[in-house]
Amino acid sequence: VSAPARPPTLEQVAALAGTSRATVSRVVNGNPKVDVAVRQAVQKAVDELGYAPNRAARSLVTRRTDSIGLVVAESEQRVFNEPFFATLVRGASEALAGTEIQLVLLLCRSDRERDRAQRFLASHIDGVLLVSAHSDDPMVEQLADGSVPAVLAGRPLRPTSLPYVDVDNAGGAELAVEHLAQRGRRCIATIAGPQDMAPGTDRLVGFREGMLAAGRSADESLVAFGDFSCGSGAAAACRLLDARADIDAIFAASDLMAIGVLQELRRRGLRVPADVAVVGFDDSVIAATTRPALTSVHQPVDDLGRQMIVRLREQMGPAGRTSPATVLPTHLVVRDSS
Amino acid sequence: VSAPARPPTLEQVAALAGTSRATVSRVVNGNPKVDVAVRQAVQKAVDELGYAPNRAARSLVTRRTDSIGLVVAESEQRVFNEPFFATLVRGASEALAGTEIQLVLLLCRSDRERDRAQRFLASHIDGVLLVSAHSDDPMVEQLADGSVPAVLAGRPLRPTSLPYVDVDNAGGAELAVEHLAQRGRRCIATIAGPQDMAPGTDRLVGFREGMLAAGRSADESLVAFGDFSCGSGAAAACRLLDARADIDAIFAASDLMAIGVLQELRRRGLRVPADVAVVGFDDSVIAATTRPALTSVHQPVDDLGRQMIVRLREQMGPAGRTSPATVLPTHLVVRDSS
DNA sequence: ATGAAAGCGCTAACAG
DNA sequence: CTGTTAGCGCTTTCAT
Repeated sequence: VSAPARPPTLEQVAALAGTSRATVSRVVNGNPKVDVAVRQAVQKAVDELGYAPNRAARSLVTRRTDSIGLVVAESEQRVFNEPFFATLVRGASEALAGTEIQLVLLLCRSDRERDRAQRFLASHIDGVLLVSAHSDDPMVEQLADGSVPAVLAGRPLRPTSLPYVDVDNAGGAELAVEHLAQRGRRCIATIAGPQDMAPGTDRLVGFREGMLAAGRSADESLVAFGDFSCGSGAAAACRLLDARADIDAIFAASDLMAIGVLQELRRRGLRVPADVAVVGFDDSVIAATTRPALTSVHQPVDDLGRQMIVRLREQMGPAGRTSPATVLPTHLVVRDSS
Repeated sequence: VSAPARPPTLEQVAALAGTSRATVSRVVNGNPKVDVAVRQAVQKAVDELGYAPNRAARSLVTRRTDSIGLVVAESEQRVFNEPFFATLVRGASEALAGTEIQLVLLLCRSDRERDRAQRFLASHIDGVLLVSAHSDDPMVEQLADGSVPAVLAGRPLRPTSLPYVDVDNAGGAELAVEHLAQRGRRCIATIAGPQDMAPGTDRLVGFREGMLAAGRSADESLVAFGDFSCGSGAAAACRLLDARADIDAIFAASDLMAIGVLQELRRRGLRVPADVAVVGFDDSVIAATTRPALTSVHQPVDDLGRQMIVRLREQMGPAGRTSPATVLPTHLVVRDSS
């Protein structure tokens, strides 16, 4: 076993630069009150030794950890099957580039894991990004006491004091309806998502508003519900078409459900978009691969990740507060199904 | 601003338990040389105070950090569009449940980020899980010097000293061919992935071995190449079918390419599986949503994550070594396309 | 089996 | 502007 070869310390840098620990510390931390000449000497010594501050030592005294917890309460795995998670992580990580801050991952599936995460967050994290499908997650509540800065991914179903960043689900749905109306569709139906999730309710609200704006009445016979899955989309489409033969456009609240719709339509020998136009939501990879390619509402998930970091850091800053809500614009990607 | 309310320290626990810091430390760390009565008293005090060790203080003296870096060198974003990343993370996290170990995420897109990660890994991490599409990634090399325990996700293209965990790409491809042969297909072709990635080469090797095992000659006119994307799959299928009219089965090295194949087949008015059978690889969510539903090779990505942790921890243990390679079995999920 | 004491590497007053 | 000093909370010899 060879010698562990400890990394250089502040002390060693100070010795090499011919100054004191304190001064080196100041330089390293960007404290302006250091003579230029001294600063340069220190900088040189730092480079020469390849010095990097010991985070443990630093956080012991500052009580900061320079790390942000990404807490995923994945009661519902569905949400994370999409590129969603990876994309959000990428965005967050991008926003953190150039800082010393690290992302620490905490998945909470079981109560045990949640407890562990809870303990951990309490003292070893400067801030939390919380991703949970259901906003009645106990974690939300625990975080809401403000003991640690936190930002939610997505609007919580029940209002909390926690700030959140969300994509404009309602706006996106409205866009979809508007598009369909402009294309001359007379009877537009929707397949909504589960109403115990914000994206489910918001997209339905958007649908209704879009109908209103287009001068249509959002008859309840034009609304069916699914659970965001492909099969549920097909089933809902079936119910819809059985009830109303005049439907010539369907907005599905997820791409997966839209694919189900496509399947049901084909089963019935209806042509897309000639007989029925279809619009999905998510603009996931699969949207481009369906036949016909699926028109879909795009949500900026990477921006979501980035903005969550921005908001969190605002909250972690001296002011200690940030906007309670940030809503990121969605837009429509028109393909062949509409 | 309210009082920061510092968490309880060892000192306080010791006071409450009527003993010394050292003893409490021993109890907390499971040191057996503590009197049972004393241990219980300490335990009680710990519970009462809700004491949790300060990781910074601990790691300052132990030089461990109790955290593992998950390094993602995503030169190729493609790989992470799939649920792949999320699933791998879930597996790793599961394997870490019940430990004090945290997962720290490090994405390296640019050289700058790579350098930063490099510095960070050097002293603030006990071990590394490396995920990189291209195995000539500089990070692999830097890690290979053994300064920090590391495990790779997937076989590296160029051999290194780093242990890796991989799914059985070749075996999966063989399974696909075997299945097609058993179904009575006379002329089986493949669309291989890029040959500068291990999954690309391994799945092609598996195809050839499968053909051999089935007593077929793996004629080069039966092999076309794509880049794992849907479009490339369609294009490759087009070339294949133009060259050989007798092809009645196609094994695509990714589900996305298989979807491209499905599209090209439909364009040509060929029926699936009646005229041509199709098998994909990945068993991703989309496989179940295509028409017809896609037969595909399933890879145990969550196991991959779990095993990486297991191997890493072996390496981090006293012995300091682990098996150089672990290959996880794949299996075929038969659906309607074959 | 237990306690006393010496730091781990760093920052933050406080003097100068 | 700079150096001195005093810890942050914990583990770990070393005595006892």
